[in-house]
Amino acid sequence: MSEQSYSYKYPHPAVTADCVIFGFDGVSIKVLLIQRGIEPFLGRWAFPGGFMKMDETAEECARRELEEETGLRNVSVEQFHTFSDVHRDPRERVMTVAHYALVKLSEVKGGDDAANARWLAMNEIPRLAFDHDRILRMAVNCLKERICFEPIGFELLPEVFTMTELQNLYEAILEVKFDRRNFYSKMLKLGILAEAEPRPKNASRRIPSKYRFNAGKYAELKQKGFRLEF
Amino acid sequence: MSEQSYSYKYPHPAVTADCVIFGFDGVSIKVLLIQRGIEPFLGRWAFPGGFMKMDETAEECARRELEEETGLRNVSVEQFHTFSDVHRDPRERVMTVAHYALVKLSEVKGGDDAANARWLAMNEIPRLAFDHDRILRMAVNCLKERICFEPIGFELLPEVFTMTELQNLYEAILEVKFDRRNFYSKMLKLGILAEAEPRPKNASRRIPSKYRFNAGKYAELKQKGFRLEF
DNA sequence: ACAAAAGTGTTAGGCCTACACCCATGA
DNA sequence: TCATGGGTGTAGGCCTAACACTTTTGT
Repeated sequence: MSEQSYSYKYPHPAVTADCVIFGFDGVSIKVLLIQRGIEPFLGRWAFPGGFMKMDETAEECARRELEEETGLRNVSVEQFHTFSDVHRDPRERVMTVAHYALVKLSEVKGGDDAANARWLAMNEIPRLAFDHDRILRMAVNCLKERICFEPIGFELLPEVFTMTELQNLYEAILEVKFDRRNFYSKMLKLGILAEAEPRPKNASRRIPSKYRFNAGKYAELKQKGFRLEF
Repeated sequence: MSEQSYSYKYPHPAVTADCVIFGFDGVSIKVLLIQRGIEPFLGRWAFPGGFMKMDETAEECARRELEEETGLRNVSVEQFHTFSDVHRDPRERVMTVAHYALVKLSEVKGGDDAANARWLAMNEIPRLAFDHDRILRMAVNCLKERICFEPIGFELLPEVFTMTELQNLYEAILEVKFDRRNFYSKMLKLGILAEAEPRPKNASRRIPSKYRFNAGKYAELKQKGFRLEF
């Protein structure tokens, strides 16, 4: 490979894209992290991410880096903030466009290509590399705000889930407790859930009903000006 | 000045910060634009903004460029999205961190240093330079969503305003109509307005009451978990 | 005189909250 | 048999949406 270099009349910052990937194991929210193998911050945990190429957008970069470093494919990431503090990277001036995404843990277990990628629960997360602590705080806030008004929680659950699982998810993200009966009726009244299987009439009371998210119905309601609220 | 240049081992994009500045004249929402004096897009309108320096954050850059190009000082801008399409600038690879801000038109009239800066009403805005049409759409959406849950509308009004002015503002931004009487009682019940002057007892019915935003009260309520909703 | 602007209620319906009860199961 | 988890229902309060009446002023 040649000793190429790129020159500009004015200085340009380096640009990276990072990914905060959320998962849910039924009890707590988890985040996908990578243990750094190089300096700076060798050994510390950080979000998957890396330098943007000149023929890709920040979002494409985020998805590419995510796959390269963790094996996760086809994840729909969403940008939430760009961090541009002058000294956030000790090497050179580096801005990062931070993204987040929600994935179904059930579908990716064991799918981690990278040996040094790990899911850590929110309360297990140590000090991260760079300014990633701050990035995480902001990502969590975005998640909290967003789940109040958009049905993104379903992206974290299996296709088919019970009402209790759904409630646990909302409680884990929002860090509040809901009354089980009120949560039931509210969710059902919204009309965005479909029963996954017709409940067998002989079903014992102990077997919970299974639901799935009815995306079509939600789109329809949303168009009519309906707004989700939690 | 010397013929300096800056070299990097890998290519770096140029980075700019742009500002979508909203104002309100009592009837419609306006946006502060600059007519370009150079190629590309010579003569087209664009948002104030420019290239980021190596010793400033994107937000600092946005504020500096805003002042340089329009004379507006001390505006609190907020980042809302970073645009990184590969060919959004015909000259070279340029990403932009887009910001928005709300200013009191009453306090800046005539304060435009730049002869080619103008306030244009939303429905007067022609095709803009670069991808600024798209940036504007997203800024407007952000504004709409934000005003539903945070009392940012007051940043567009004079310190002291009437209930009708406030309602006009909400209607202009959200593009809906509210019932005057319901808007009154809802706003007053929120408890975030203070009467600007004790209404003279002999006041005629024709003279509207004047209010101001009670930021302290809002902060207090917010801390208690109160959430504004529209 | 009349339209327009501003202040003040009233009512009905819906939603949220806080609860209680029943049934089936596994320990 | 007893604690646990799951399904369903009710009563009160608050908020909202729809709507009417009065007064004053400019024309």
